[in-house]
Amino acid sequence: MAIAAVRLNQLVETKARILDAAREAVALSGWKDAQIALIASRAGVATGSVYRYFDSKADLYAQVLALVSEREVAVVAAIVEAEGSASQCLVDAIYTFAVRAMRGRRLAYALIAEPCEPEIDAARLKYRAALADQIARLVRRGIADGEFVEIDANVAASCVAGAFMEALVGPLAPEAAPDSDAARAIAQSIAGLSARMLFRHPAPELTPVSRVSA
Amino acid sequence: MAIAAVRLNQLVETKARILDAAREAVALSGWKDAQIALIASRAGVATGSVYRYFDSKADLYAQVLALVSEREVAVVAAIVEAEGSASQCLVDAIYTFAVRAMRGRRLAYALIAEPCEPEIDAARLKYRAALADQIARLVRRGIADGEFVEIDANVAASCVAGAFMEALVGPLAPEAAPDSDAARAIAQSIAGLSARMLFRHPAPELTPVSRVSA
DNA sequence: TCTATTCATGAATTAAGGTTCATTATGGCA
DNA sequence: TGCCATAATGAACCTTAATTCATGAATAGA
Repeated sequence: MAIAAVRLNQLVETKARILDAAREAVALSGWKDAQIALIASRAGVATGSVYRYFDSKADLYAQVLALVSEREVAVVAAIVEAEGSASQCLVDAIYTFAVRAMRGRRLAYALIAEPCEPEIDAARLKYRAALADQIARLVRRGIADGEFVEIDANVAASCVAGAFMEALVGPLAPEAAPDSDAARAIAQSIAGLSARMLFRHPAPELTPVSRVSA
Repeated sequence: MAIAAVRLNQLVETKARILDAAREAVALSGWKDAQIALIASRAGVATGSVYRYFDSKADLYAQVLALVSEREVAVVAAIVEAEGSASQCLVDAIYTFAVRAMRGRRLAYALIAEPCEPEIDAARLKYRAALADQIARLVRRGIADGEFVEIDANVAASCVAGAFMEALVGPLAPEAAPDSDAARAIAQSIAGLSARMLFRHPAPELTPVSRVSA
């Protein structure tokens, strides 16, 4: 027998509230605050209730990570699919990713670099892989169109993803000063460097276009 | 009053044995086996004795990581200092790093990517930074010599370091098949891609020279 | 209204491994 | 040989959260 719609809605909402509280806690002060009791109280539910919605702490945080990551991967995917040369898309994708990361610095730092429990760390690997997959698609397109040098698309995608993520670690670190101009400059450098890795012809000085959704 | 030389030697040896046991355990099956009791027994000492030599588990593993990392950083540093154009040095450094990593796969994976406790993870960041520093020196040289494009050396170094480390994660993963030919090919791809990021002139097709010490 | 079922509660329990420390062994030295 | 400082031992202790579960509240359907 089906549960009434109202009640089901409640359930969905509560789950969302817990996920949200967890995300907020991480965005505010990183993984060290990722404690079930704390999240529960932030979400306005009892500690035990969390376990009605999630199998375990690891499960909860894997879902938090997936939720946030999927958004970022989707943004990149959209740019990858978009009109324009593979070269331009590559530059835009990287620039956009970097700019978005700089905006939500603390959370981005947690997702990309902050030391955390092994279980969460493992989920992070999946996120990086998903991102690399999107880049790989773009690389294949660029190769097919003759814009990029012929190279193993997966290796190249890993390199590109690794390059811009690593370059972001420093600027994203909580102790780094927030400076949106410097941030944009770094984002641009990263995009430019990554592009050079792949472009067959000497960089045509593409201007990165931020495709950050409002 | 000075402790007798023999006894002091004992101490040094025991400490080395513990460090060694810890390194071996990690090299064999990763951080999950990084347990004090287990390491102690592998080293042939009692659990409590470990605490005579190390302040804490985190301290022990930070030292293990430092020990291994320093070797790798030193190898890269030596290549950076070596004769030859910055371009050739860059390619050699990356190729050598990759080949060495492929040799000690399990350990390299643990050092670079395997999920682990936050404390160890934090030590890992230092290692990455040290490696990036070496690359940065090389980048400055390349820029000064007019071989590399003019770009923020630190950003570029992070990109290069991030690129080759990320590209290694896949091949180094325990579930990946060990294939030394494929490994060499990947190492070469990575070196080539990284080089393209920086070279001012279209890649002069440098052949990477492995400078792995015997 | 009544009741069966689901959901929420949060204090108590568990678990797991790091850390301590009272005790014992060792080895240099007089 | 006896003494003492130092090192080694490893079982017990702690710590810290995650997880559980007995109890109570809420709701939908009859």
